[in-house]
Amino acid sequence: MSDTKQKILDAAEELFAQQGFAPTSVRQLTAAAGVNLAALHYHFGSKDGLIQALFARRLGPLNQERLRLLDEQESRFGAAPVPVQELVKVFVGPPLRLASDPNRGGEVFMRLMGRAFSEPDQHVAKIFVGQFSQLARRFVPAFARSLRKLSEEEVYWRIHFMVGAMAHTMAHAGRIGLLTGGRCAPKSVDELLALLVPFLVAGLQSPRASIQEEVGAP
Amino acid sequence: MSDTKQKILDAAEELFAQQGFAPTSVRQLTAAAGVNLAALHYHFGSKDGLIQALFARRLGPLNQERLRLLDEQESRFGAAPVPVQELVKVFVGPPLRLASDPNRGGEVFMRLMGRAFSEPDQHVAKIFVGQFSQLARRFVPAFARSLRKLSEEEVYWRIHFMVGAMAHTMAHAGRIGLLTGGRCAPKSVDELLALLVPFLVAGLQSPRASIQEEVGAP
DNA sequence: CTAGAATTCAAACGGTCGTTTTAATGAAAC
DNA sequence: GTTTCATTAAAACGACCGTTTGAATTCTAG
Repeated sequence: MSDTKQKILDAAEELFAQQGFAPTSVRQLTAAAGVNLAALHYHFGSKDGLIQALFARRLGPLNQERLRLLDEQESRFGAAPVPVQELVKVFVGPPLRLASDPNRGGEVFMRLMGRAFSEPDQHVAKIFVGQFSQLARRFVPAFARSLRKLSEEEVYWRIHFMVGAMAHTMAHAGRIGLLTGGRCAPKSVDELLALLVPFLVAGLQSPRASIQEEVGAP
Repeated sequence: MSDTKQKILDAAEELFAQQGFAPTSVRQLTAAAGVNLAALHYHFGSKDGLIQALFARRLGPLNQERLRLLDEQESRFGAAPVPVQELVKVFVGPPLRLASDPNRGGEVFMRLMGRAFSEPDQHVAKIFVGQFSQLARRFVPAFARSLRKLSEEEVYWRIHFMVGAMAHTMAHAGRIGLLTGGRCAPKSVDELLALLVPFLVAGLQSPRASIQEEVGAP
């Protein structure tokens, strides 16, 4: 890949993560990359094309790694379902590990990816979601097998909750969230996983509830 | 409050929830509201002023309700810590219940609020976060009391994970997330809470983990 | 060394942005 | 009925947007 292309992608990662997609202009991008304005459209066709290429560069390898690790676990356990804890590790481990590997985007891309889960722009959302169809086809059945007591719908929703916790953690990695007032130091990736994985495993495996009382209303 | 002001706020809620803040222009807003372009700057000073007013209108009452419910629970249990399940209900119940009350923003504002947690724009993020400082001062100690086995840092992080799952659920309410391919029907608020609350309670109460093995790496 | 393709460059395109200005309108107070 | 003041209206401001153009430059093959 040409040097100019790389420089644009790197600058885009940084600026998109910092400011979001819409408010970041192609002029700001090319200036930060130190290349000519027209180079962006020459190499990527459009701003959307750049965003597409940006996600493809990182998400392809990332999701392939997740699928490879899932293969490993499934062949390790044969006919038996893979323990939930292993599935969670395989699912949330690779994206969080991005943070400590600058060659795969580092903390910057992790933050960007965390935010992308709740991206309002329709074009961007479609580009992003498009990278996850294979992943869903493998992980949803895997979780369903390992959470046999739950209905299909319950499995879906719990995966949904897991994705939310993961995305929020990725988006706000480094500085911990709104509620702590900065009294909480950021963690290494391994420490973070040691905190997140048990939370998710317990949530996924929790007993189903019945709607037995009013919730949250006076 | 003047009729024009209301109409602008309502239109803004709808369009911001649909498209995000940056891509929604004040012209589009005032056109949708059926008012003159200049009315927006007359009543709100600027686009940022509108966003500020928009959050204040809904988040003030919402967070007051949460604090009131927390008061109730704390006086109910006296010196004893409030059970985690009750705290979770008080924390995630009111925002999810917005969805079924059009007078308080309905599903539209809930979606907008869910997205606001990972808003990249610095101005908007500051406006949004500013609404939560009181809430944090009450809920963080309450959770810490009820999760006595955990260190302060662990409590922070688990609240962080909870907020993530909640925000993601709010942002994508109605249509369930990326991984299910639309095979999962949306739920009523009560059904949703019956799914989410046990997940969060189990996660919050999960035993702490030790970093005993490599996680997610080959 | 030269022909041709690939890339970079400066400049400009039409449009839309948030905001401001100035004038017209409406309702209430005297 | 006139004055006053809050609101609405239409038009324009300068700035910035994503994209395109066409020439200059660099690279590569023969």
